[in-house]
Amino acid sequence: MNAKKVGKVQEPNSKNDFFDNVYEVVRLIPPGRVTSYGAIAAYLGSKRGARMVGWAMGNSHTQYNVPAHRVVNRNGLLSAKNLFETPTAMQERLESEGVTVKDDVVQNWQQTFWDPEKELL
DNA sequence: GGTATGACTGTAT
DNA sequence: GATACAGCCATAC
Repeated sequence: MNAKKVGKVQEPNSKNDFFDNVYEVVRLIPPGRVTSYGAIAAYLGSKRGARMVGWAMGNSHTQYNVPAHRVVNRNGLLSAKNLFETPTAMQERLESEGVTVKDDVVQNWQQTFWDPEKELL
């Protein structure tokens, strides 16, 4: 498959199992596309692990060079915008990539939605 | 080891 | 159709 190791971190290798998978998938998200936590979690095998996906990102947020701005909730809402450098950084970044965001919600969500199980698989 | 919290999701009211 | 509650998995205290 694709390059599994993109850049090890100083974190222990125990919990990195799930985390690394999340980061990898997020990094594989093409520009102008976004995905949901549930999609990533489901791709990892834990559909109910959506929280862990978000938590994993929140734990590292931009520290791992991961485009977290491409990851939104199931409604296409920029739930993480508040955790970014600035509450508008996420939206600005998405729009910069060609994603239309309005009222902190991704427009054309169905079209902008990127499913790792379909696109990446 | 148990309790509380969390960038979520789905079902129920 | 919108709001409320419960479930799931992992980390932190």
